[in-house]
Formats: sequence, structure tokens, C-alpha cells
Amino acid sequence: MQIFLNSIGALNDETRVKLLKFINLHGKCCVCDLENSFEMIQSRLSRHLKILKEAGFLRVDRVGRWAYYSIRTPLDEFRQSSIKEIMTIEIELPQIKRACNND
Amino acid sequence: MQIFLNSIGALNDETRVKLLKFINLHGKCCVCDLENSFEMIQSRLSRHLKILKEAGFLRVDRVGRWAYYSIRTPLDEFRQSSIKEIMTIEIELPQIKRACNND
DNA sequence: TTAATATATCAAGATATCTTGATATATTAA
DNA sequence: TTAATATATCAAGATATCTTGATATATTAA
Repeated sequence: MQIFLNSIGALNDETRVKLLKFINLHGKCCVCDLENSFEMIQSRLSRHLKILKEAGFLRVDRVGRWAYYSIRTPLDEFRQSSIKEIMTIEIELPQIKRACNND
Repeated sequence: MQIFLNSIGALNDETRVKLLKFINLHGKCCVCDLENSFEMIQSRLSRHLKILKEAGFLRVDRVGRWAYYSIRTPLDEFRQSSIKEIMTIEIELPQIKRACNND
């Protein structure tokens, strides 16, 4: 039950839904890419990414001082269908701005 | 987006997840059935049922002074998969106590 | 070493959601 | 009509979640 509520809770926020869709669309992003694309303060971003990670939607790969977030695979059926649903919703996403000259 | 968040928000509560599973398991229930089964104060129940209804998971049929809540059909794919997921979760549900001598 | 950069964490105020108890409304039985 | 019953709604306090700004930590470049 707590695992389910944790996943649901992670989806229960507009910012996180946008982040999930954005990362699913563009693939691996580092925090500063997201910071620039969304024009969002870094502590806020970090918090939401952590929530999505701990809910099992995202993974992090650390390379040097960068943290790259991407969709975790494999995803169980429910998380998959959640992301599928999110991809079909009309959401205004920002243009991607790869900020760190690093990829 | 708001529709999605509304659905997600409705699922983001232990009481409502239990109610959904219970109603899906036992079919149509009136509020006093749920009140007795869950030993839950009526205003609280009423509130949660309303939230589930407005999020598209439940329907109400009024008969006399009773309100019968049941799973809405047809459900779109995401709501279906949510309920399917809920049915697989381990949740302690109360025994059903049909309270109103009415069915 | 020291400084700069990327990211994480924490405290505090703002906002949303939950629970309870009181009350309103609608329906039916007397 | 009046009373009883089933349900809905509302106000107020309790709790959870969000945002921001400040600070901590880790890594790399100088």
C-alpha cells in the first residue's frame, strides 16, 4: 500500500508530471539542463527529482559532479501505464536548453 | 492536465484506495453499508466518495434516501489500470456489513 | 591547498488536504 | 404536518506538501 501511495503521490504534482514527460521525451538530462529549460530554482528541482526517483520512476547516474536523471527501466506495468497516460496529456513543456556544455 | 491530476489526487489517499477496492470487490454499496463496514464517521465517508465520484471512478445511484456507489463503467484505460493495480495491492479491508436492511 | 561548480539538504512560511463535529437537505413513515 | 433516517456540506483545527533562500557536500580545475 505504501509503495502504491508513494508512486501515486509522486505523480500528484504538476511540476513532477512535467518533469517526467520532459525526461521521457528528451532522455537523460542533468539537473542543470532541467534548471535552464524549466527556469526553475535548483533546490526545487532537486527535491522533485528525488521524489520521482524514490517513487521508482527515475534513476540517477552520477558522472563527475553531474547527476543525470532518466526514466528507470524496466518499469512495472502500473508505472508504465502512468507514463503512457502522461505522454498523451496536453502539457505545455519548455524548449530543452542543454546548459552544461557536457554531452 | 487538471483531469489527470484530479484522478491521481483521488487515488492519493489510503482511505479512498480502500474504498475503491472494497466497492470493486463487493459491488454497489450504500453509504451506510460503508459507514458500518469501515466504522467511519459519515461526513468523512461522504467526502471521500464525492472525491472518487468527481474523479470519475465512482457513480452514484439514488434510490429513495439511499445513495448507492459503484465503480463507473466504462472506465478509460488509465483508471482501469489504476483499479487493477489497487486490486493487486495487499490491503486490509474490513468485513462487509450490510447495514441498511434494504437490498 | 583553494576556488568554482553541480547538486543535495534544511528551515520557515505559504498553501492544500484531512478529520471531526455541527448543521442542512431530501425522503419516507407515522 | 411532524419525526426519523440517509446523506451532503461547512467551519475549524491538525497535518502534509510546496516554494524559497541559505547552507552543506562532493568533484574538479587552477
